[in-house]
Amino acid sequence: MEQGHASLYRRIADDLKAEINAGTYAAGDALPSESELAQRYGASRGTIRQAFAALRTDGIISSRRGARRTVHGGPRLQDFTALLSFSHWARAIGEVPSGRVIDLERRAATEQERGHLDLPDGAYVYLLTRVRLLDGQPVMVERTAYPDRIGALVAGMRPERESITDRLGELGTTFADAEHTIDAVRATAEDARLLGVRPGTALLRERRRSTDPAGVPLEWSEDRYLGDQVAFTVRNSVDHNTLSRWHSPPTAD
Amino acid sequence: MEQGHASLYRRIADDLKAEINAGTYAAGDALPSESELAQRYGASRGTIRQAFAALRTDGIISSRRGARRTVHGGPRLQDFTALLSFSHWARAIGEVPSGRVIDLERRAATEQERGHLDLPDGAYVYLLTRVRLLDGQPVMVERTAYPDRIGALVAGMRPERESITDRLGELGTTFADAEHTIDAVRATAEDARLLGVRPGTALLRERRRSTDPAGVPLEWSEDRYLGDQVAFTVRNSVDHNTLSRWHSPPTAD
DNA sequence: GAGTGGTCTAGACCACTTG
DNA sequence: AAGTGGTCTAGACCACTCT
Repeated sequence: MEQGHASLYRRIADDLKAEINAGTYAAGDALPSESELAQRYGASRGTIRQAFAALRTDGIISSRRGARRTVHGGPRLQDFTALLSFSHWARAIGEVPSGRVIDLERRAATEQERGHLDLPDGAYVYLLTRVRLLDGQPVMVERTAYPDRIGALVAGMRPERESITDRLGELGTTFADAEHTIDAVRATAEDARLLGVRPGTALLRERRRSTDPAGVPLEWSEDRYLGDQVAFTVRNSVDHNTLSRWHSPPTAD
Repeated sequence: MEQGHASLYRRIADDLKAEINAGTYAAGDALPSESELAQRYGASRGTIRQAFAALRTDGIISSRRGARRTVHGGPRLQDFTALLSFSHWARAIGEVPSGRVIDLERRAATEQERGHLDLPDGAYVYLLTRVRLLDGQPVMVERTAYPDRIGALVAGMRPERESITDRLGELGTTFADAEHTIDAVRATAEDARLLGVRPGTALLRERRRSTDPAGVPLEWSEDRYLGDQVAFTVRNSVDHNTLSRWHSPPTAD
């Protein structure tokens, strides 16, 4: 699921996720008790509880006092990077991602961009416009603004061939936090042309601001999805919430 | 924030939320350290960490090893009920909610409804159609299916005057979990008539399945929001996600 | 009544940030 | 170097579910 910074509770959580994904525990099934897992892993109860909390965070399980934890049905988990990176998401749902760069330019940031990226007057940004495809079909137009420092790195990449998020990670820039705003808009003439639909088609718009661990903005993006192709799902309970992006085939209800 | 089942960590968390909402700690500010709070409340460090975990769950703070926790900027927290109940949400954002019942009928459930509500063949459902308004302006059409047992209770209510969620709670039916799917659709002729817009307008569609603590479905709803009036926001990080519904005034960007 | 998860304590060591 | 959050242990009591 993840690679190994490997605290014990993370490894236990990943083991459980793997078993759930493999069908060892199906939707509605009861999971092992805390005490059983504590024994199996030679860990204390607190560590086991931490592992379960991680699964709860991903919206995979539910729990009530007195009864065993059970596996949730419905849409499967998607981790943080699947929400941030189109490439990760596509691979997670078993589709082949691709993309086409429409434009990449560097120019002075607008007031709005400076606001979202915490930039001073006169700062520059890189603007990347891409069409994203799943299995060869366009599903999304992405318009991303990067601060100068990040954009300079992005400009040296080949976005058709590699994930920008992954590449930035290799270069030491880590995405840690993101805020998404989701609403509906009609396709502009340009949107329509890029997506191959008629102007006025209902699009799902996601505006996203991503930051590093210290809260420094790394990107500000506006993505427009075909409304009949992509949806977001959220599972929430009295003390938890999870979001995942979802792809519904054209035949769905 | 909540009333008092009142475990210690919940009370601490609520105190912190209140201080944040009151402006004692503003966006970007550092929060008290674990040790300071442990002393102040006479609690152990673990309990303080539980309280902070609850704030993390609401997406209102961030934390990194070595540095103090800080308050997040951006959209303010909305608790679980604000996502479930239009009335709660409206009050949380300081607007006056109202509604108009378009239709309430009881009939045999469709196959789709039986699927979403885990009902057997031949089961009946109540179907409630409402238009929801903020400050007198229509912003949403809500079409909700209730299982017979719940619907019978709903049928005896006055939805114009009281929150169905609240009233069901008083009658002992607790909402504990919900799954939301969000996408974009065009307004049908009926949508358009009810919302006072032109057919084809882009609408934000939320489909919601809510369950009780044991996982028994309580409602299946399809809500359609005006795309330029309402948005959903999500904050997520490497190990956490939060969703909130958001209302953008017509003048917003 | 046995088992289970929810809450809480008191301690420990470590990785990291900050002055 | 001091302070802070991240991880982990070993115990305790309680509320609740299940059969």
